[in-house]
Amino acid sequence: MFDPVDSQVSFSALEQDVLAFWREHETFRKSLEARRDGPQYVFYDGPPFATGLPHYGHLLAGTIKDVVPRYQTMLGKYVERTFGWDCHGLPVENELEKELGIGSKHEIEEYGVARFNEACRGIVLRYTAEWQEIVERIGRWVDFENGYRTMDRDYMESIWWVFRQLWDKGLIYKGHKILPYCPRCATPLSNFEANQGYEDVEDPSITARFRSTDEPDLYFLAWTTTPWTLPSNLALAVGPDIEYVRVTDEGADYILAAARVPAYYRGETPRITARYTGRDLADMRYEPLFPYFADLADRGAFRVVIADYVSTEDGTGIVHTAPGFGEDDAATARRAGVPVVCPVDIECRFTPEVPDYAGRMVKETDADIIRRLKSEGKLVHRAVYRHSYPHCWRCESPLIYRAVSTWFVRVEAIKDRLLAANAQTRWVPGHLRDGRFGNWLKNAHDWAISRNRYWGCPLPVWTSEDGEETRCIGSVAELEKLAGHRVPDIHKHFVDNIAIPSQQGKGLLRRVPEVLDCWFESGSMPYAQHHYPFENREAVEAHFPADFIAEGLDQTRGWFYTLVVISSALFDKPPFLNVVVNGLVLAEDGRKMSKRLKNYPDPVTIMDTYGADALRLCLLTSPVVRAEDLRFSEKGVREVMRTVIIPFWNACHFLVTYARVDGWRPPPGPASGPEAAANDLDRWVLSRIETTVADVREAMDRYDLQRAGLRFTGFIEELTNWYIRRSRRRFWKSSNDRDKEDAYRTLHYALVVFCRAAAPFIPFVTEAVYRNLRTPQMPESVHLCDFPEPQEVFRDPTLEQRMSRTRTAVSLGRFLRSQAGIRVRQPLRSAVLVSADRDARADLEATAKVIAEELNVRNVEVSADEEALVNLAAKANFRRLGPRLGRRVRDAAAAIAALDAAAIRRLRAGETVEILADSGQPVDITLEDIEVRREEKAGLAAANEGEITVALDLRLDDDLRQEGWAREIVSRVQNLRKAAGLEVTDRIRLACDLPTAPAAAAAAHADYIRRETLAVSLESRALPEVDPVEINGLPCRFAIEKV
RNA sequence: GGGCGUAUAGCUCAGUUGGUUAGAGCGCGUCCCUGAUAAGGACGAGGUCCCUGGUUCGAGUCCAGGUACGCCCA
Repeated sequence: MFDPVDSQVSFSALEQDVLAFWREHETFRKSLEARRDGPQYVFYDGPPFATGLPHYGHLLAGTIKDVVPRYQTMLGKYVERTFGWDCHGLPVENELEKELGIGSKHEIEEYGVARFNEACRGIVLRYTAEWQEIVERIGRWVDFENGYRTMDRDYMESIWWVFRQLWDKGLIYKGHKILPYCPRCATPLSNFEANQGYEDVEDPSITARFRSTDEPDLYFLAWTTTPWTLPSNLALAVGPDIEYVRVTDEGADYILAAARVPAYYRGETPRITARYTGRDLADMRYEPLFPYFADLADRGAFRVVIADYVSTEDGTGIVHTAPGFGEDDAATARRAGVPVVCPVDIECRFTPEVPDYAGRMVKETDADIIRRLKSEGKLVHRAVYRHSYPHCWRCESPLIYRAVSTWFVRVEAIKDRLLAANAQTRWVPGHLRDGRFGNWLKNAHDWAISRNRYWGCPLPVWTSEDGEETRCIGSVAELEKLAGHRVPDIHKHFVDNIAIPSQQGKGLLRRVPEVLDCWFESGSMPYAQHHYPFENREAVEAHFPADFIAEGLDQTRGWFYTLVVISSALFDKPPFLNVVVNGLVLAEDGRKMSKRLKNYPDPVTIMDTYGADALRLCLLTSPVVRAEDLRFSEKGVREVMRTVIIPFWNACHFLVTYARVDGWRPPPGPASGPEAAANDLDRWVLSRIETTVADVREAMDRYDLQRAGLRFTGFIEELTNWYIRRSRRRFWKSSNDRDKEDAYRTLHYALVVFCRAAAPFIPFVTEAVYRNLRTPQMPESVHLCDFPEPQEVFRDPTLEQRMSRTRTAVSLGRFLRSQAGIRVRQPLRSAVLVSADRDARADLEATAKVIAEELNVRNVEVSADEEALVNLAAKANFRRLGPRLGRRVRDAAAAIAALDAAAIRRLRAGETVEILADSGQPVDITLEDIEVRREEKAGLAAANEGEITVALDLRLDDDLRQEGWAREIVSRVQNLRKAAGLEVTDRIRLACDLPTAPAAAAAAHADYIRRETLAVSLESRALPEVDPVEINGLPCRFAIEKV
């Protein structure tokens, strides 16, 4: 016997019960065990930083990472799911610095690198408990116990191995690049990090004059928004084809771009004494603004050089060039043979090379430099310039572009291999593969992988003091051997003091100071999570690449990219075969979710109100699962609960309620559905569930989660609003005949199949329902079941069409009732269902009884004579005539529209009709060349949709009216029963106090009223104490009493 | 500045190989139904399918150019 089901259910409480069941019965572990011998389906989990709490983006990705493995598991695959933690990197260091109240590398080193790193280790996993809780709450099955952590020695050793592989392949080099550099974090950032932090800021904008060495009163005007780079100025760049002018002004001559004159001489007309192109100016020399590097004039500095990026959009058209502080500047200098200086230290303080400002933060010297230029007469203009400038994405310091010594992976050299690997990957949505991601690969630059920081995996490179001998270590064992002692941990503070004897007699090799970019660490995850190749060698090789990964669109430049780089470089393989990319979850107002603005509801509150199932399905059925943005709203979750979860639950409630009344239980063994069901409704809903299953499978196999998820809504609508509503009486009838048994078996089967098909999406409610409906022979959890195979034996497209026609007819009839203002409880004499189509007529005849009941008419007649009810008109079938007639189709369409009913009749009889198209040219057409349009004739209660027309006889007689009264009475009494809280099986004594007309009807239909209301007696007596209810405008009184 | 995407009803979104009356849900209004249902149904109002041009007999759909927004890159 099924357990009783409460129709008033708290889904949140239900989900907690399911979670407890899973915990107690170790259902996740069992689901893995059961598939141990199946083919392995490999999933990689991208590690999150645990420095913050999970938000909707994590919940979304987590749901996708759950639904696919659950589905694959149910297909019989063995799907390991291990959680990973990204432990290293600046976010952690920043967090700790904030806590310690320190803010520079200097202070960290004072604090002690060992202490600092150990403190990082101590805080990095502080939120894991909260993560685990919320990940479990949303129903995600993932192994936390064996989860990998990028700070574990085994993980880090694999990273060393990966690095060593790249090293051996010649893909690692040390170079200098101009990089965005955070002065506070004292580390270069990748370009994609820099781009995360563009903000509008105001900078000083100054124009300085550079005196020509050839003519004492001739100056070049150059503009900059970074005055602190002026001491490092070594060249002035001009555009080769830009027009420059010489302006004579108060005893001095200035050179600037012609196009910029109006900006500097607003409202004036300065005296122009010469014109040049940029080429004319090349190689002219000028005096340094500052003395510090004056000696470099002998080595090519302080010249005008040509650069094609110079524009005249702002400034003077002459670009101040400091080769140590700009990528363009560096390239121009290299081409022109200008040297490079970079007189700032790792914290962006001036070095003693610039004695006047040595030790000061470069940005903070702007004002002093401006003041000095002014006092020396070198400043011609100053203003404030508002522009977009990159900031550190963590600490928000304005970045500085400067030359930094950095280790690189030669990505450009292996670009073709990246593209080849990517071509073997399925992306969802598909356009990402060759679009955004493919383009990113095509434009890939060498990847800067080192960071001048502390809490990270150290670069395994040791060098001699002169830098000529370098040695890359690929394993802990190798290091231990060279060091001569055990190395229990390979973090920076453990390995920095290990010196390795030189093989070239250069004394001791010391480790380079840098640590690896944490993206390098997460990109090594396929190998490092299994400590490859030191352990699990065969397993990793046999199960590489992953079948599936899923992350957000932001990972295009992050994890997706680093995975592809490393796996292409190492194995010439793609790291994953299928990737589902989710978009951004925005707040309802379309802005980013912001804790500060509180513009979104807390996820846990949402789950406690509507259930995790509703949240999951809401996310999964939105376009956010194919990389589009989602404006998340609570309404969406509520709607999923209302349209899917609740009706599904109620369907179960319905079955259980009546099964308990009847003592029905499913036959032992797997749920199988009735054999050769006789009732169309049963066969129809069986066909629909199988069609649904087939559609869901097909969509899931394409990783189209949205389409798969949307299929459930439609099925639930059909199940509840047609199958169950139409079948209600079949369960209600008290005798246990064959039809009733079939109904039970059908509904039971449909619900069980639905549970299995929807389990990956809504794992809680399907589990709860399944657990109640299962037979002892079925697995104890729906998640231990196989995903349903569509049972072809149940599929019946003909029947599906018949039911669709039936529902059309019913809907038309109801429309007619509502037009006439006659409620459905009032029986009508007859309905006429008309179609010229023989199959349609056959279908309608077959379901005439259903239609009669739905429309509450005593008699249904099916007829072929459309023209009694509608006027026929013809319209061209463009799909057919277009290709055949080309431009003549317009005339033909007009001729077809003019066809009369007689011509349409002839076409329908199979004849060919000649029409005149294109200035009288005859064209033969047949029935297939037209679409028949129907318009209801005026004055008839008729309605048409497509090939089906319905007419109602709206005339009432006393007999019909009396039955109408009887139905109203039953309805009111049922309401009373419900209001009195009676069980569906309780018997009552019924008393009525009615005006004449309803009283007569009650007498005439007493049996019917008693039967419907389970009344053992029906008496008519005065009920003055009862409040009357109004029926058709008359006051009626009822009293019921439970027997 | 470049790349990729998005643009369809008040809102959230469907819309097949191009076929001539563009759909659903929510919300709104009117009516109805209800002994599974925190429900359900019918009808109605609500559309410049972002704009302009092109291809075509025919464009929401294909092409080109543009606009707006988002993400990424420079």
